[in-house]
Amino acid sequence: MFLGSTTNTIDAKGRTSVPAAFRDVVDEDAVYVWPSVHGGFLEGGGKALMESLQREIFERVAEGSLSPEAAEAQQMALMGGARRLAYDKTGRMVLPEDFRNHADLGINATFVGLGNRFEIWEPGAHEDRMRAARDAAKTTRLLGAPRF
Amino acid sequence: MFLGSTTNTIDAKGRTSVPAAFRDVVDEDAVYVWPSVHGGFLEGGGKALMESLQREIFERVAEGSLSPEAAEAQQMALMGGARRLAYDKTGRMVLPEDFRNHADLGINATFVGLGNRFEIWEPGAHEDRMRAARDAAKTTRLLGAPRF
DNA sequence: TAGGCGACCATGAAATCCCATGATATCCCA
DNA sequence: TGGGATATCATGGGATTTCATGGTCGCCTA
Repeated sequence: MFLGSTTNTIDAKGRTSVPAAFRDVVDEDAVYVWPSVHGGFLEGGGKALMESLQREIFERVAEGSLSPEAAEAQQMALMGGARRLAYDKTGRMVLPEDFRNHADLGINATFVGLGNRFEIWEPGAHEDRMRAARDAAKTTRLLGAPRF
Repeated sequence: MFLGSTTNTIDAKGRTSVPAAFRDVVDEDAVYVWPSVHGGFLEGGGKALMESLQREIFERVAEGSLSPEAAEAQQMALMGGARRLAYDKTGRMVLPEDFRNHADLGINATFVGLGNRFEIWEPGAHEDRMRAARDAAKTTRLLGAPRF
């Protein structure tokens, strides 16, 4: 599982270290990353995630909960925008310039684990987003755990 | 099950011993811990807990009782804040500095078992909360009779 | 040939591992 | 049931490894 938030630097060549905890999760020396359609940040995951997303699109078309047109749009946005980013022996990959622009990344990038996938944010934007998310999460009760 | 309360010391390196009784419960030499969104303390559990939390989020989106937006917020608050903390052969792990700050931990940490999960408190804060909880519990009498 | 890109060394800081010690709890047998 | 032997546990400290990051070298291509 992708867990935790880590802020790493982006050097002059556009390189950044994939957090070691994330590298342990994936089964290749590479991650798959794409610009989010939901906002100015990047989304990503391992090979397994890409495959399950692809599978989910097929299944939902087959069962009728997704139109062929919507499926094609999904595929276009996702697979069309995604790139396989390999990291070297020290765990560092290059973030393409258009990706950095989409997420408004400067000299730092914050990797956020979301369980089955992760996101990459400009640190300041992530701080705002995290605050809002924690606020929203207060009202959701999981596992029926008693809260106060 | 995580049961009982134990207060352990935090050394200069930020290390603390996971209570032996808790170590017996988890299936890895690691626990998963995150800052609570409900107050100044930490929450945690074993791998099984994290996985069931993750699963519940997916299921509730699928069945429609949780919006995709709320699910995303929940994931970010929970998974994004959580860390897998491995403990060594002597049962000791490092509590990250931001975790210690969130719970206002000094030289001691109180582990509180809550069944499927546990909490980590600053001892004084835990004392206050226990007192309040006991007072509130006075009005409810549980018999322990089988009820389902 | 200039520039982009990938691979690989170097380094300081931080995390992790492992040994040792004292204290407490548990066991076992008389 | 007492009391000593044994095991477990929490904790201090030092050695070792991992990690993130700056830098260099060489290849491929445009």
